[in-house]
Amino acid sequence: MAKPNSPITEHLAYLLAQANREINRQLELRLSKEGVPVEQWRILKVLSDGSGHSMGELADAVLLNHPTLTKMIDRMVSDTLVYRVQDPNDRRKVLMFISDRGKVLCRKLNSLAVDQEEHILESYGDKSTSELKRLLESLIDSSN
Amino acid sequence: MAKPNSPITEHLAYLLAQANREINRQLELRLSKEGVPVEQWRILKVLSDGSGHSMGELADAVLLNHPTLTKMIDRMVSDTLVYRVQDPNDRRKVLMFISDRGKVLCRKLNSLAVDQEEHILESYGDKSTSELKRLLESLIDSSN
DNA sequence: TTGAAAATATTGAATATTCAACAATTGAAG
DNA sequence: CTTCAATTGTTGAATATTCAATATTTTCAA
Repeated sequence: MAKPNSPITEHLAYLLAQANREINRQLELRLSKEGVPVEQWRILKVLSDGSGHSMGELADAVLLNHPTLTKMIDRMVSDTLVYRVQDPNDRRKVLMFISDRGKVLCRKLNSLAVDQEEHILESYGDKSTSELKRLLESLIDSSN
Repeated sequence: MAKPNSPITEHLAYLLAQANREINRQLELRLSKEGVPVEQWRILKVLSDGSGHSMGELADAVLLNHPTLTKMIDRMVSDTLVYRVQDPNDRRKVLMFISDRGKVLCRKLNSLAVDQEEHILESYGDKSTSELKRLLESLIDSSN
């Protein structure tokens, strides 16, 4: 297994990249109905628990590095989807909150995303989907 | 399953993105020993079958869109890792070939990549790895 | 055969991301 | 306390990516 000359399509890294690209493309397509990039949906979804999240926390959660997140948040603040509050307990930190407008948008996006998951369930199957999720979670765990 | 309010960490799209990010980060780290980005390794690996590949073919195979590939190939031509030949049968096309220097580099990169796959096998397990690969392949198939 | 449509690759401008440096605040050792 | 290192977030310049437009060649129908 994993011989030096095996085709690239047998490498786990490649299969993950390919699957991710495809699924992400599909999701992108759905969310474009609301003109929102996937990363902004992730941000809204994380913030929709209502509590304040620091930029660092958020960057980890939504898989973006800090400067990219800062600039994306700038745009979302302009669009009044989220807002910044300085953390009173640690003034280095900024706490991000979702706005009412953000909540409304998030609900619409959720249903578009659920559409996609259902579409995957149909074509890929219930069993395979949950098994794949399980394996991915365990891979992520084992990589820390 | 896939309720509107389920946390983002339960979405397949998110799990794929997270796993891909992590595995890719690890691979990137290895390949940086030779100062080569993951995409260039993919290109070299595809071309290392020795036959000529058109830009379109290559773009699909290495998961890049056309303009990005063109510019990356420009760099690799400057580094004399690959070279362009106009396709004699269809002069719209350009056929890409790997150079001798490219082959030498590709061998080094392959062994770095195999290192990583072995590392994954150790920490994640033989069984899980092959099962995950199988499921990913089937997901990709079902998405076409 | 000709002319319009499709396929292929590249370019340049607009956009986005990243890297390194910075500013502000906190933590902690002396 | 004071000072120095660590943490947190942002900024600006450098880099990379993407979108739309372009050029070239081929295909194919009239």
